[in-house]
Amino acid sequence: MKRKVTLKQIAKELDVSISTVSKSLKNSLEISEDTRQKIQAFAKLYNYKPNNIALSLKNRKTKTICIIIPEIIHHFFATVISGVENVANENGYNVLVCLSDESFDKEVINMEMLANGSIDGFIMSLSKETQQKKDFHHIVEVINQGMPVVMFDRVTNDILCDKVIIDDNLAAFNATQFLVDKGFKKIALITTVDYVSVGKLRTKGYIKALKNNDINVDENLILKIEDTENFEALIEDLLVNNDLDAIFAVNEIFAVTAIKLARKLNIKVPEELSIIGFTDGIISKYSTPSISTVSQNGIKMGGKAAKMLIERLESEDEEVEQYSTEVIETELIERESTI
Amino acid sequence: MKRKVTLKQIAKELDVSISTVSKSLKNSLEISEDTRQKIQAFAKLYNYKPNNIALSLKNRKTKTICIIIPEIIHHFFATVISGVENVANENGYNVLVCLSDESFDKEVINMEMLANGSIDGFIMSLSKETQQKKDFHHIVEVINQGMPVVMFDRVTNDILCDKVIIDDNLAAFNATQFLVDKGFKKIALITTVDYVSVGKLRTKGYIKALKNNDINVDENLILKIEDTENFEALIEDLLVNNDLDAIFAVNEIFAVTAIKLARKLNIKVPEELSIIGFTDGIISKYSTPSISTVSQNGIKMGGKAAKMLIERLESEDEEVEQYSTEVIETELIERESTI
DNA sequence: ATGTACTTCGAAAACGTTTGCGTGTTGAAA
DNA sequence: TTTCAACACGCAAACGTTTTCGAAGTACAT
Repeated sequence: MKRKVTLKQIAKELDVSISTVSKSLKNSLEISEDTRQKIQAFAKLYNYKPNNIALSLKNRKTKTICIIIPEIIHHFFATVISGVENVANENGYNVLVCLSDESFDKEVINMEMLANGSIDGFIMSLSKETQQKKDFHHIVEVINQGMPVVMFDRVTNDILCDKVIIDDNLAAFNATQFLVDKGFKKIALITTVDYVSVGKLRTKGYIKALKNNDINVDENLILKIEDTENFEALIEDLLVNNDLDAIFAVNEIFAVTAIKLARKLNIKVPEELSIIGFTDGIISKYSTPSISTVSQNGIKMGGKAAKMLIERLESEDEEVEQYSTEVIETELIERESTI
Repeated sequence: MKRKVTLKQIAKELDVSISTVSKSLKNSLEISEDTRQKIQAFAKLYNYKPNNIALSLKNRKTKTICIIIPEIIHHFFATVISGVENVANENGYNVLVCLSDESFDKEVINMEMLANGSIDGFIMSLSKETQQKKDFHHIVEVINQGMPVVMFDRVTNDILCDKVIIDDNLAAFNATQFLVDKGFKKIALITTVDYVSVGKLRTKGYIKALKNNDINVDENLILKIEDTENFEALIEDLLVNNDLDAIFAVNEIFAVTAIKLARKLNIKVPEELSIIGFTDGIISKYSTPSISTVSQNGIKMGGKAAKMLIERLESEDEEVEQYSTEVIETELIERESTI
């Protein structure tokens, strides 16, 4: 087990100075052809690789970006990571993954731990708790220190930075309109509590679509679910107590659960009940019937976020430019759960 | 936007030496109560945090571990990351995630890029291509440099290092035995090609169980699937051409696809056909019928791997100890896809 | 012999820490 | 008055790089 070889060791071995070794390895013309070759050969022999930490210290940049997400188990976030990883790697960056577990404290701790030179910038999606508390001081601080932050999906207007989102409102509007166009009147919404930014926006889109078509918005058909609740019972009640035509669910789990319960209650999907979900995950694809859904392209989102971050990192004319918000287009994927 | 404050700046501002500042912040008794307080107050005011990169350089350790996985989209790997993250964080480590995309080259590049002091150790699961080529030089090199490596799930006997696995053979044996106990004779196996280590082991377990019960092993009932193939057609053929009692599939996708095709062919699951999958993922849970499966506890695996790595990192008496292989127990979860 | 110009290399600073050791200043004991 | 701890602090090296600048050495022309 041989320790990694350093410039100093090579210099000593070959009886030259450290600077000569460094320059030789960078093919500097300052050094004679002869010594250059000799040093390069020696370096290759001993498999010299510059120490990244030393470089980071010297250059004051680490070529590492951190992505903070609420949970990695969610397929959507996994695809985002994948997208980030792709373009980060293409540009010579590494990706540090941090999980907030939907906890405000973990989010804060993670950011504070890393804002000390460990990384060059953040890509993040807010935890539920953070969205609820509306406390963003940790993010502001990081930005004030000159470290760029790109937010995606779960963002907030209270922070000025680059963002990449989908138009949740429009996507929900379109999904609902799609159901209306099928002739459905009694369309239920299964959504999250309002403090989850995307849930709120999707609810707005749903309502707007109904109003647009002169359909009465029945509060009984809107089910807002807290994560902690036993939502199966709630959905079952919704199905039992209303003779629904269709359901729009703001995520996969709600959609697939609705299907399961419909089957249990002997309601045929899609013949008697159409269902549209959100997020084109693995559940929607493999469910029976497979679920029509609004596809959020996580890979694209992650890729875009990484691109924005890296561009900001590598633009010399610092912060001259304004922040921008990119909107990734969504798509309605028709499968078997809608007529 | 104020740059991060350094020891040097504090020293200058307060007209003391850098070492005095450093010692004060560490509450060294060498420094008088007075100056200590003054410096600490000043440091807190300016929100001083030691630069991690400088510390890494000095201490020759980064408190960062890297996990290399073939794909993050697979639910199982996502859970492993989650497990790694948990115990890493508890111990003050950060987690760098690298994706090999099942490619040998990407695996090599990732390892070489990071083996230069950027991280303290690796946790990894081999890419398919690496398993096929049986070329592990990159891993050997890293280990020879004194950097610990822990392999999980897709491991190889060709490398000496800590490992954490499940007993794929036994788990498959048990799953098959479970089906035999139900009185089934015609039990098909849907598996991967043999170079995927876990696929091969699971196949062995299946065969052993059949032989143990004096059931003829019919090669026609063993479907080995290459990833690139259009496996739907193959599974459909399997269902059409054989009057099966049960199927054991080595992953979720194969299992759920079998269910889908059975429904299409009007074969009732589980009444006419029982199906057992592998990996307790989200698909198995939300499929209709939900899928009985062999659960691999990814969180536990990841946690164990991280624990082993960190323990090795922090044991002073370097490499005195032997390498060990931990086996995580599996569990057969009965759901609706089996009678 | 002197001056000029070019080639080839090394010293040193810098990035931000930590820490062993040396040094100067006190106050008290001898 | 001298001596000696104890105290409080600074110097400098070290981690591994890169890069500027200056210093030798050589070659050539004057």
